Amino acid sequence: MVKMIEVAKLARVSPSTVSRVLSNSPYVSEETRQRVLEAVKLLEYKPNRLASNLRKMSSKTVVVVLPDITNPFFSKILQGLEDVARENGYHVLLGDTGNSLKLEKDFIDLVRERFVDGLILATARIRKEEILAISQEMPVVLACEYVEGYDIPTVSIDNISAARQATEHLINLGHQRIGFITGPLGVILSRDRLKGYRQALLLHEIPIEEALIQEGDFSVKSGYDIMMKFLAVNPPPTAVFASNDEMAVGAMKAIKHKGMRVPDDVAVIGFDDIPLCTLVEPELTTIAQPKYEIGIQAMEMLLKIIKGEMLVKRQIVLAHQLVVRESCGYNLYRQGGEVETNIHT
Amino acid sequence: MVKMIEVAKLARVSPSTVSRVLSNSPYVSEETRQRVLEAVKLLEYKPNRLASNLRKMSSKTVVVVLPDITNPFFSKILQGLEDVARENGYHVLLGDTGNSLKLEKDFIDLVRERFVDGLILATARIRKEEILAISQEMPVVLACEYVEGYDIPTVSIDNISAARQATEHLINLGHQRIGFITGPLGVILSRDRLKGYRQALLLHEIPIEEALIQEGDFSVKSGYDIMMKFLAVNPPPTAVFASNDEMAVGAMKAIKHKGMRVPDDVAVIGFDDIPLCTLVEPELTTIAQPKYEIGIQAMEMLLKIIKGEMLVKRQIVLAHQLVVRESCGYNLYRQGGEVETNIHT
DNA sequence: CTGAAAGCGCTTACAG
DNA sequence: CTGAAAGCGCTTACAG
Repeated sequence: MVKMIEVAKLARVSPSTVSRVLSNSPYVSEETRQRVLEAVKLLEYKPNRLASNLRKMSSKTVVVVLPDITNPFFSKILQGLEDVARENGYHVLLGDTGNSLKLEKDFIDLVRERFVDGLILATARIRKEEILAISQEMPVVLACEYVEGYDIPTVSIDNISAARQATEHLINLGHQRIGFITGPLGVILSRDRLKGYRQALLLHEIPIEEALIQEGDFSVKSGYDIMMKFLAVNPPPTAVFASNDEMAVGAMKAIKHKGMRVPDDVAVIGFDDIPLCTLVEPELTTIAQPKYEIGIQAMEMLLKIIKGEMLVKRQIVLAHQLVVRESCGYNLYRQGGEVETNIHT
Repeated sequence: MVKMIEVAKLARVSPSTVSRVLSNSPYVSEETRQRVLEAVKLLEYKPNRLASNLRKMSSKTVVVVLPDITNPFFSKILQGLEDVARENGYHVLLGDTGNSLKLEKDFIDLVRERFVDGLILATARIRKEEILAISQEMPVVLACEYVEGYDIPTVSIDNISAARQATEHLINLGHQRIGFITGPLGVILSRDRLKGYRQALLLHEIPIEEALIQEGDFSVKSGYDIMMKFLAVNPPPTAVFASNDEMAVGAMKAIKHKGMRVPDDVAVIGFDDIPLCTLVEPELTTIAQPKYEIGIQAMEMLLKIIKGEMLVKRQIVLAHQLVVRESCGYNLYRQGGEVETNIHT
C-alpha cells in the first residue's frame, strides 16, 4: 500500500503539503499542486481513511437502526437517508436489529465507541429515558418512531390524525361496523393509530366494540388470521382498517378465501402505501406516508446536529395523504367528491 | 470522552494492561483483570474504535454494493450477508448504487482506502477486467453476479438451467408459443436466462420467434408494457416467462386489463420467488433462488478471504427450485405428477 | 504477568 | 506558500 510519504518524496514536498493538496487547501501553489497530483496519480495513491478518521476523530459514517431491512417501508426510508448521507460525503452503516433489543443496544454503542458519528433510530425498543440520555450526549434523530413528552429530534407523520382520517373515510362511505387491526401495541405509533381510530368512531357517535379491535404484528399472516376472526363475529364488520398495508393485504386474502368480495362485502383500508398496494386486486386504498421524505429530512437533521448547527425545529411532522384506490369502493365517493384522491401509478 | 489512560490510572496499571484485559488476553492475572473491569465500568469507558482500527489496520467492516435496497430480492440477500457478518463481529456498510457506475466505483474505492476490509458485489457494471484486477488485490466476492471465464470468488445459481426448467415447465403444460421477457441484457444473468429459454425451445423443437423475446428492465411497468405488446401479436403467446417476479406480475396485470385470465388464457411464470408471489392472484409460479443462503455463503466466503484462509471452492452454485403455484394452471400438472411442487405459505 | 516504548498514517497548529 | 513536529488513542512486540 502506497503511503503519503512516498508521494511526498516523488513530488519533492513534505507530507503536509500532500495532505493539503488532497484536502483542497487553498494554501498551496498551483505548481506544487500539479506536481503532487501527478505523483498521486502515478503511484495510484489512496489516502488511508483509518488514519484520517483517527486524526479527525470522525468516520463520516452514520448508523441507521431499523427492525427489518426486507420491509419495504423501512427500505424506502433508508434510501432517503442514504441519499442525503452520500450527498454530504457520509456513509451509512446498516443496523438491522431484527427486533432484538440487544442488537439495538449494540448498534447504539457504535456511536459511543466513536465508530460512527451519529445515529438514526427507525425503531426504538429501548426505554424512553435511555433514548433521552443518548440524544443528549450524541447526535441522534428518531425517524417514524417518537417519544412522548421529550424533546428528542424527530421526523414522523401525525399518526393519530392519519388513522382518524382513514377511519372517517370508511365512515363516510357508510360503514358503521369497522374492524381495526392494530400494530404491535408496544410501539407508540401503533397506539397512536388506535387512538385515531377511536377518535373517529367517537366523533361520529359509533359505539366502539372491543371485539373489533385486534392486535397484529404487521405481517401479512397476522392480518389474515385476525380477519378470519372478524369474519367469525356475528354479524361481521363491513369494513376493516389495518395499521399497515401488509396486514391489509392479509385481510383481503382472508375475505376472498371466505368467498366474499372486496370491497363489496368488506371494504379494506391500509396504511403506509408500499408498492404492493397497486399490485393486489383490488388495489389497496391506504394512507400514504412520505417514506423517502422522512428519510431525507431525518438525515438532514442528523447532519446538522453532527455539524453542531442549531435546529430550528426539533420535531418535524410531515403530511400524510389518503390515497383512494379500489379496496373501499371509491365509486361511491366520486359522487360526493369531497375527499382528495390520488391514484398513484 | 474517557480514555484508556484514565482507566489505567484508576486501576493502577498501565494502558497496555487495560488493553489486554479488554481484548481478553490470557496474560493478565485474575486480580488485575477485576480491578481493570471495575474501573472500566465506573468510568463507563468505551474504547475508541477509530484508534483501534488504525492500529489494527482493519475496521471489521465490509461494503455491500447492490443496485437498489428497496428491491426485495437484494434486501433478502443483504439480510443473509449481514447476519453472517454480525456473527463474526463485522459490520456492513451500505453501498446502494442506484445502478450508477460512478457510485459503484466510489464504493469499491472504499476498500482501496482501507475504510472497509472487503467487498461484496451484488451488482457489477464495471468492466470484467477491472473486477478481476480488484479481486486479485483485495477481498471480493460476487453474489448473484458473475464473470465468465475468470476465476473470481462467486456465489450464484445456475441461471441457464433454471430458465430452461421454467420454460420446460410451460412446454410440458402444452404451450408452444411462449413469450419471454428478459432482464436488461447488459447483465450477464439476464443473458443466461435468455440462453436457458432458447435451449428449452430447441430441445423441444419449438421454433424461436424473435417477436416473442423482448427486453425488460426488471420493473413491474416494463413487464406490463411488454405483455401489452405480446398481446398485440397475432396470435398472442399462450404463455409468458418473465426474468423476474416483478415483471411477471406486471404481465399478469396487462393480461387482466385486456380482459383475459391467468392462467386460462395466458400462463405466467416468474423468477426469484419474492414475497409478492403469494400475494397476487393467481399466486405466481416461479423459480425460487435461495436469496438468504446466497448472502450467507457469499459473506462466509468473503470472511475467509479476509482472514487469509484458502478457499476450497471459489465458485459456489446453489440449487434453485421450481415453485409451482397457480399462475400456470398447475392442476394439469398434478395428473402428470412429474414435477416437484413446493407451495410456500 | 506487567510496563515502557514505538508506531499505525494521517492532519494541523505553529513557525518561518 | 511550505515544512518539522506533535499527536489522534489505541495495540503489540520487546524486555523484564
